Amino acid sequence: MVSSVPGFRRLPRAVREQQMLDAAVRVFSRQGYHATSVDEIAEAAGISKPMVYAYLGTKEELFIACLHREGLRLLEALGAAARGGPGSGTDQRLWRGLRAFLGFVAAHRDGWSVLYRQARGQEPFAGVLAQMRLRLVEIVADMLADCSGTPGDAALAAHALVGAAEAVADWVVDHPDADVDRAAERLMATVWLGLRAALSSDRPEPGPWRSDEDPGAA
Amino acid sequence: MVSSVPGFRRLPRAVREQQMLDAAVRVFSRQGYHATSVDEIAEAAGISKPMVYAYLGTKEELFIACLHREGLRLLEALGAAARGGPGSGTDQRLWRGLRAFLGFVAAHRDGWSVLYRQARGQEPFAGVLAQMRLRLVEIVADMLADCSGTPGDAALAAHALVGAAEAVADWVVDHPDADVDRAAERLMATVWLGLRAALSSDRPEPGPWRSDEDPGAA
Amino acid sequence: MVSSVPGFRRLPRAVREQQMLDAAVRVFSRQGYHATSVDEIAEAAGISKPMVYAYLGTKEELFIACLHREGLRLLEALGAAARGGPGSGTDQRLWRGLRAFLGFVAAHRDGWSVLYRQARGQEPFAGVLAQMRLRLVEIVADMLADCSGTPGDAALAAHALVGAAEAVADWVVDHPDADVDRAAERLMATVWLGLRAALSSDRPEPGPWRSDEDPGAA
Amino acid sequence: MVSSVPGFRRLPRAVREQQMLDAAVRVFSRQGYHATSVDEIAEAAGISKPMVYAYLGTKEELFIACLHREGLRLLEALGAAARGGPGSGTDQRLWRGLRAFLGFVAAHRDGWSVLYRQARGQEPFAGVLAQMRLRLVEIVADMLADCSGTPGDAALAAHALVGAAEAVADWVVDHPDADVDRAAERLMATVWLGLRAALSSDRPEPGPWRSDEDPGAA
DNA sequence: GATGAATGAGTTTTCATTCAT
DNA sequence: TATGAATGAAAACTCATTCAT
Repeated sequence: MVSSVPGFRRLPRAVREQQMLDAAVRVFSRQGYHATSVDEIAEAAGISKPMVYAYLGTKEELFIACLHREGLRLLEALGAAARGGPGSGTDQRLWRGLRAFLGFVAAHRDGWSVLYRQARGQEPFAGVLAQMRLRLVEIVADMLADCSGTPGDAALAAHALVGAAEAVADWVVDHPDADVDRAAERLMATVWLGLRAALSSDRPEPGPWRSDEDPGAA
Repeated sequence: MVSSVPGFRRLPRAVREQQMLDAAVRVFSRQGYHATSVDEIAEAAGISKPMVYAYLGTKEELFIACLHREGLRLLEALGAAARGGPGSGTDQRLWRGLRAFLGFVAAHRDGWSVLYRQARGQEPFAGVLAQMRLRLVEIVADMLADCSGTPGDAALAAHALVGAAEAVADWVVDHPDADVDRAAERLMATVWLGLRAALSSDRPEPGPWRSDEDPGAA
Repeated sequence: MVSSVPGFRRLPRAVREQQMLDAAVRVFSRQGYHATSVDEIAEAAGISKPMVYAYLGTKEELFIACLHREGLRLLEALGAAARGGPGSGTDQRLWRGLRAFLGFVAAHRDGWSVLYRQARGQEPFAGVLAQMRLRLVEIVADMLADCSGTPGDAALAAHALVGAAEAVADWVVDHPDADVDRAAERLMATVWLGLRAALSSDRPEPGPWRSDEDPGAA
Repeated sequence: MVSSVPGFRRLPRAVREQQMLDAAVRVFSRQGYHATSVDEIAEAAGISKPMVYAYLGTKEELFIACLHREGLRLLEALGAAARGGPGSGTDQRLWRGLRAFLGFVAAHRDGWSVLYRQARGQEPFAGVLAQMRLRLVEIVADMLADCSGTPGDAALAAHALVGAAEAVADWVVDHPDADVDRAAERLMATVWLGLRAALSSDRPEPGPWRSDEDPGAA
């Protein structure tokens, strides 16, 4: 078939691997890990099944490779945005990070699906993902730590912040026509005031919402 | 054997169904949907496989039944807490809802795992879950709507808020010894100030974090 | 449910058995032996599964019971028609038998399906059916034997005749609007002349169709 | 082991498919469709079960493949015999066709069983078989049509004729020692006179067997 | 007599994975 | 390098059949 085209097949290994990963991310994101057979990935990559095994190992390893590639890309985009750029106040770095995060997700829907929708629930991928997510949280926590407050509080706030960002990202993925920047700004607005206040004072006065009773957990 | 004990084996259908759902939620939450065989669930429930099929249908239907049961429990706990209780300000209702939510998750770790870690990524469960999650978001959005602001903003804020709460819930599930109430309070503190400000003014001044350049998405 | 209607349930055994057989023949004929579950038969008969087992034994025995009942009905109809009636020439008895046969099949489509379409291929039913079919062939062979000719020839002719009749019966079952009597007459016309000629002379002259070569079997 | 013999294992697909079909026809014919497991066929073919699925699809598709192969063989043998050969009178072609038919059945007992004993009663095979049987009937009807008579009568006569031939074929399969040619001749003798008479005259006089009464169908 | 509850045993089907060429 | 051929292992699902009430 295509093999008659000279110089088309017989690509160097590194290129082939990227092709495979591209195909794998695409197929995994659309069908899910378990609903995807190695045959399908091989077909999507335009090669034969044994090649997949030769290059990227078992299906599980292949998926983890996808996870790593996509995760690193995300972390890099985020790190770069948070580091560089005009202004270095906590708010400004946070804001750039948030925009970068949502922008990346909007531009890499497949990768996002693989990372967050597929990997989250299934071991051993959940573990791998958790690692990377922790790096994310750390980056955010570091930003917030600059702003003072106890480290523990910063960590929890970072968790909450990342969770909120992920929820908005999920929403963005499901609404391709939405205005990502506006969503980012809304989120920032929602969160920043409280964050600053909560983190700046060591021991904030109890919120007015507390009415001192104990509802008891269900 | 034990079969002479009346009412031990040969239980009525309703009872058996609950036993099965209990077992299923337990096993699914620990092993994940795909890594769990119907045999295992049957064994965990102390009955034979055909009973599972007879009473609750296919593995997929069984999982959806779990989803529904756990989801309804969560929504009920949440609704009850948000409705009743001292004080009816937006902040107070939000606070009670949040505590109820985290409290419920802490008390039903298995259900939470099934609902959020398993179902989220895999169709057709993701669809079912999305429905229920939407109800959750609506409840929260309604609370915020009281607080004025445009409906669209309230919706997005509700998304972010639910996302943050879920992230904290996830964290709580993974840290069984954590102080749930304290986590709830931190989250509330982080979020409330910004929420109130963001929602009360129709068109808030642009955040100070904006420095008008365009970073460009990834 | 209906059990509150006095005198409705609790039928004598013989009646119940007929009801079950009716239901069984109906369902078997529509769905086939293997595609039919005992549950379905029980439901069609309006009773519970254990009753089926209590009254008519295993599924296999149940099917054989159907086979017997329908087969005997057919043989009786046929025998009666062949015996009684105006005229006792071989042709007249054959004609009456044929009409009775086709008439019976047209009036008992379900039974015919069970007998011939289901049972024919599957042991151990094929054996049971073969027995009954043999009785049929014998009846026909006896008619023909009257007409002289060697017994062996009569037997083979009877086989062929029964086969032809069955094919027409099959055709009749699949064409509910067809004129059964006309079909019977056509068949009789097709067959009778040759039969009489073939059977009356002990050693008929070789047919004109023979051109003495040997094609050899495929 | 034997694996050093080249070309022994690892056969090309086409060869394997024929092996499978051979095995399948053999086993299906002896045990029946439902009593046969795919495992058994794989074993009989000397390969593993997944190969069967990979090459020939589901059990149902496999059976249909058998049906097609055997049916086409039969039709070809029949067509060839009917076409070529000395003499082209209706009787001579009929005679050659009949001999070819019975000869084929005697030489391919397994195929015959699969085709006619198994497929006849069970959907969806019955449908497939009906198609092929129709082709058979058409071939015969065409022969008879040459001989004049109305088309409708020829069709019915063809049905009857095919039915008679099938019955004799069935009898031949069950009597391996029988003289096939003699059976063919008997059948031809039985049928030809009547056929010629019935078809040549447009409206034959009513048979002498009719005595105008109505027996009434059971 | 009648039935809901229960299961042992079996079947089809799929898939990740590996040889041999 | 690259692939068609091949399979071990396991899972979902069904059903005839039997208890215990």
